[in-house]
Amino acid sequence: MPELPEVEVTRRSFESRIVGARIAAASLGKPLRWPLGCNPESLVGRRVLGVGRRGKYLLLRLDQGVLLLHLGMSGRLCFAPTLPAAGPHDHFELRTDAGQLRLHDPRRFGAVVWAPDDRAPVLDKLLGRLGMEPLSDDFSLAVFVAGLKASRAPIKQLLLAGKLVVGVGNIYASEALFLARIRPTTLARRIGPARAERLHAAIRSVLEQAVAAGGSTLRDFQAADGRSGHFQHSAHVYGREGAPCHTCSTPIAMVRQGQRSSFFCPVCQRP
DNA sequence: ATTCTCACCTGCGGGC
DNA sequence: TGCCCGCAGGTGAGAA
Repeated sequence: MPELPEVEVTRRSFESRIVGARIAAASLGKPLRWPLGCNPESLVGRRVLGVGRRGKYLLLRLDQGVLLLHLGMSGRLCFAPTLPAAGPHDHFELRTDAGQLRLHDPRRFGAVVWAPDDRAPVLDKLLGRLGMEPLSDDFSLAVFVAGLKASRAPIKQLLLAGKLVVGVGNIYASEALFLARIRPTTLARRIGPARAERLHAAIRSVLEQAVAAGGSTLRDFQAADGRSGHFQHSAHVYGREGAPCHTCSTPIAMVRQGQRSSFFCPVCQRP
C-alpha cells in the first residue's frame, strides 16, 4: 500500500487535527517489525507538536522525543474522535484529547519506534542512509545523475533501494520508468543525460500526481480520515500485464526483478 | 562496498 | 466447497 504518496496523503489527513493534542493513553497489540523502544506508559502526558515525513516514515514529533511510524506493506492509520473497538490487526493506539490514532496492519511489516531525541541512534539507523526527498528542493538532478553513474544495478532496483531517492516503491517506480521511456531492466549507469533528466522529472511528476489523487488504493488503502485514493486508475503499466499500452496499444509486459514484479511497455520503453 | 536473496506475516484469488 | 500455491504497496540482515 504505502509508498511516498500514500504516506504523505496519510500525513496530511490528520496532522492539523492531532497537533497540540495531549496523549492520554498508549497501547500496543501484537509485535510489529521493531520494538517500540519505550514503555507505552511513558508516552502519557506528551503533547504532539507536528507530523513530518521522511521517505515512507511518518515522524510524530512530541514535546519529548519523536515517534517514527512506518506502514510496511499493509499498514494504515486511522484518526478520529472515537474509533470502534480494536480488532485483531490493530497493533498500536494513542488516545489523545483530540482523538484516537490507530495503526491497523494485518501483515505487521510496519513499525512504531520511539526516539528520545534528535540524536538517538535509532534515528540514524532507520533514516541515516535514506536518499533525496523527491518532492523537495534537495532533489538534485546532478546528484541523481551521479548516482545513476555510480550504480551497477538495474534502474528499477536502484530506485526501490531508496538510497539515491526515497519514496519510490513498486508502483511508482514502474510508472516513472514508463513516463521516462526507460525499461526497468536497464542498467542505471547506462542511462544517458537526456533519459536521466526525463526520469528525474518523471519521478517528481508521478509522485505529485499520486498525492493529488489521494494515493493508490489497490485493495484497502485509506488515509487517516478514511478516504481512499484513486491514482490506480491512472496507472499506465502497473498491474496491467497483457493490457494495451495507452500510447501504442502494445500489450504491457511483466518481468520479475528481485522478487518484485516490474511492468513496462516493450515498445515505448526500449532496452 | 555494492548487490542479491531471504525473511518477516496475513489474506486473497486462481487452479484443481 | 475446500485445499494448495503464488502473490501482494517494504526493507533490513546476511551472504556472495
